Amino acid sequence: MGKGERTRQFIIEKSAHLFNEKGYYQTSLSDIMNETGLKKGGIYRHFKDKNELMIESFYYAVKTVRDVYLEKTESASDELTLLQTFFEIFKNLAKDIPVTGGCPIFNASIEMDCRPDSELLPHAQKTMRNLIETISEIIESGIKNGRFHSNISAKEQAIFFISSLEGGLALSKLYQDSKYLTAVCENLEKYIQSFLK
Amino acid sequence: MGKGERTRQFIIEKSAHLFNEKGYYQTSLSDIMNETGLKKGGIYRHFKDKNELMIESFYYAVKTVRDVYLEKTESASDELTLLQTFFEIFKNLAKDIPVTGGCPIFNASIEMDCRPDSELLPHAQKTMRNLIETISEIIESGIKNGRFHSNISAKEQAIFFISSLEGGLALSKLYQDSKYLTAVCENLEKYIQSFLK
DNA sequence: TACTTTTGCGACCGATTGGTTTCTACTTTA
DNA sequence: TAAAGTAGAAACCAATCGGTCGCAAAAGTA
Repeated sequence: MGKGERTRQFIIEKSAHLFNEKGYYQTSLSDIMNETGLKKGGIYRHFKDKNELMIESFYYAVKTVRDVYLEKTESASDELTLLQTFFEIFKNLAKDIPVTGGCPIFNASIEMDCRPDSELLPHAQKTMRNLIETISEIIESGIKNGRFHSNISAKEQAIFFISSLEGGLALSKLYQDSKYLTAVCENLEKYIQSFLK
Repeated sequence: MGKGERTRQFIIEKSAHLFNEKGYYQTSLSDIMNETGLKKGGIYRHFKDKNELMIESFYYAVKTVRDVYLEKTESASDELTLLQTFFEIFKNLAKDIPVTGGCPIFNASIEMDCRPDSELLPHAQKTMRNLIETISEIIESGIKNGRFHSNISAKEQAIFFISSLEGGLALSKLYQDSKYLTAVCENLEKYIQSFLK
């Protein structure tokens, strides 16, 4: 990896945190200059515009969280543990692990949903759709394997889980207190027991 | 109400919608000028700065939603109906009723939680705390009246409800499709049946 | 080492931001 | 009806926004 590619990656990593904390449009080029130590010209050499940097940073932040999930679940096999690990990821996000500022998908989504012309919006929509699908497939698999009751709607339950977790995370961010998300997680853990046969 | 007070109120109503749709800091003075048809000087006669307009608009939007809730619940008495009416309020918010752009408290909260110096933040925090308290008291009342099981934690359940609803509303906004919030609401309606003795 | 390519700096650009001021015109009330 | 108070239009301000460009230094290559 040459120097150019290295600094490019460096800029992405630094600004991913800024974007996830402050928002994509709230974060100015001078914020990124401060964080990276580079000047405007040095940044714009590697990205044609702010949109490109936003999109790359978004996917970097998402990948960062996803990698933690994949690592934690590579040993797990049953669907109950997979769901519990998913809850754990959110509890970590409330503590700014592995990225600061909460869930990158949700943050991008709520910022972009009132900017219909934003280039980032379709990426946020697609990534959230993938997330819902992933959780949905876990539940589906639990049903097929005969571990979960067959009368539950996988997709709707996935939406319910993600909504609760994202909402709880948002409350915890608002009050800088993880207890809100903790309350949600404890509830969901009890709730998924009712899935079991 | 003199003319001055009337135009002041007019500005608040118009910008409340803008703020709730686009965000408080994303909405510029020129947006408000376009919406009201007034020029900058005409607006700043009534408000000392944008902060004052933001705060007044926030409370106006909150009141607008709360008034609908109060109206719908003045006949209701039992706690189950109160909670169901609360869910209904959110389903309306997904259809931009009575304000466009979703839940004013949540919108202000997520925008301000990364702006620790914002004058609006404490107001959003206080109002969200009130909302949690209101729902909590309904559940508490249900327990005291012997309608709900006594082993449920009112405060935690209130947090769980609000998190799910806000999260579901956010998803519905992201995809411009009310089905996400609908899925959450249907789930919660089933869920609260388990409260009943 | 000598040459080419890549990289980063920093001055500069036009547009837009929130906010102020001035001056005229309209209401309201005595 | 005249004076007092209220309201609006528009010019203006400094600061900041995203973005450009030429140049010198650094890195890569032979």
